Amino acid sequence: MNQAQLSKQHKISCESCSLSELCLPRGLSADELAKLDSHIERPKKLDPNTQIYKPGDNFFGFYAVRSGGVKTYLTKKTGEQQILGFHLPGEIFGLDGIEKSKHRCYATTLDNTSYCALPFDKMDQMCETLPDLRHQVFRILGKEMNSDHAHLLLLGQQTAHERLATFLISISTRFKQRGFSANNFILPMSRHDIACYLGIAVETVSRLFKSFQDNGTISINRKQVEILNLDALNEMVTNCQEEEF
Amino acid sequence: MNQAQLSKQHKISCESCSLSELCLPRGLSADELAKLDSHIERPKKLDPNTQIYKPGDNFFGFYAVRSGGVKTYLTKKTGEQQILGFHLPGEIFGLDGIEKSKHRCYATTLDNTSYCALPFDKMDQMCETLPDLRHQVFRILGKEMNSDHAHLLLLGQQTAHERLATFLISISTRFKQRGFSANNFILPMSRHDIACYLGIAVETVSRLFKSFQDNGTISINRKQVEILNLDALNEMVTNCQEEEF
DNA sequence: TACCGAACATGATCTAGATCAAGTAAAGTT
DNA sequence: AACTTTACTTGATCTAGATCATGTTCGGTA
Repeated sequence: MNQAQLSKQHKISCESCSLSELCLPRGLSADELAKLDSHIERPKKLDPNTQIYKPGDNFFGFYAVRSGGVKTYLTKKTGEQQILGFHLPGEIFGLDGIEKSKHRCYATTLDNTSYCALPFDKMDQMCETLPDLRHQVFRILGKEMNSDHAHLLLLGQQTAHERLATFLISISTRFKQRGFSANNFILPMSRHDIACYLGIAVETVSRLFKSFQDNGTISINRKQVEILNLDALNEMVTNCQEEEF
Repeated sequence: MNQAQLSKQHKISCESCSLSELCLPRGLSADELAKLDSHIERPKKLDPNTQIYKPGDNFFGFYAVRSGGVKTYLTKKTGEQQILGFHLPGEIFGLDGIEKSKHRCYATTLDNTSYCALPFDKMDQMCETLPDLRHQVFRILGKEMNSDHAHLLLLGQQTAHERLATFLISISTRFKQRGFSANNFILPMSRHDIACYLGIAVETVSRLFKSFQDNGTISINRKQVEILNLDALNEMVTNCQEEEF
């Protein structure tokens, strides 16, 4: 990190953060935002492949990705991992520890990653006096639950084709929300991670990317993806999922 | 329902409910319990296979199963369903609507079922003044999330054998918590529902039950299950799951 | 008590995707 | 620049579990 970036870092606040509309502060008043802000621990910078927590670690609270990306996952004793979620800038993770005050899964960076952190008890206290914040916390938990449900449908009922198409659309949509191109992006995770998220083998991921490229749906080179025919992807997915409400 | 049961129903309260230690009231003081109780709508009696809500319906709040059982599920356009959870007496469902104030999945009774209901806004108001209740709500949401995560590991990484063993242990454990036998119980759901929960075919469920019976692990006749060798089941599962913390 | 439809069981066959086995290319290391 | 390691690709083969086909049992109902 150079000097200019370091000095910038001192000014980081939720108020000035470009991600605030996607993140914890969403929909809060200036007053509520200030209170929230005062309790947030400012960005930690982490190298790729750094473990943030593991099962059994004490629960901390809310982590919000600022840059880079994080995966959360469970493992079988035999070592296979099931990735539960990829967390992009503006997204929250770390709530798997709420039930038992101990984490149940692993959280590891995908890339050079920075995040903001808010201890759970601070958030809990604020929930007493700030109804909007409380609703926001409920919404975040509810959103996580709904995305887990969609993931269950994917793992339980979708073919490998459908899974990969669903995955590409999800990543594309989320990049778009963050102001990046929806059609041209760099995947922040490895083929292995994609396979573990989708419950299929790495080789299958490779072959399916090739097949999507061969039929003109996407163009892909290593981690660089271009979506050439979004309609084709959507069709693979909408034929197998619930309508939106 | 006969007269004795009807008159009993009038006296139902969280305080007198045998499920209260598993349910919403868990760990609340007498005072908190009374406040909670005053907002709870008392048991509705429903026939088997009755839809409680469907995607797009307005979010209501907390439903607590009192007797019988409920399944929540998503469907593909082609009709296949992915069951997200089975909800036994004392368990909460209905929170899939928190994020958007609209339900995202279906909820349907498995059997003759009764449940208590608490509107979300009432609960939210009480969360302002009752910290223990607020924590309880967070814990319930966190528990649901963790159980979804375990289900993701099951669907993404476990073999059909492991899935069915995991399922039997989960049902057995939950019956035990409710004061019923852990080794001898009646499955409240059909083979089809088990298959949809585990992401496998009905025929596979049948064959696996037979194979578990043939090797002396269980004895099964239609919905009546007896667990003969819990260690054998546990071994199938613990070899593929994270240790507890 | 005979009939009907739904749920469940069981055998035969098939296939999507896993696994195994080489490659090849990129990215770091000396 | 040569060497290693790790990520990715591609082809050949195999198999767990799906699908298809048929039979059986049960619970409801008239």
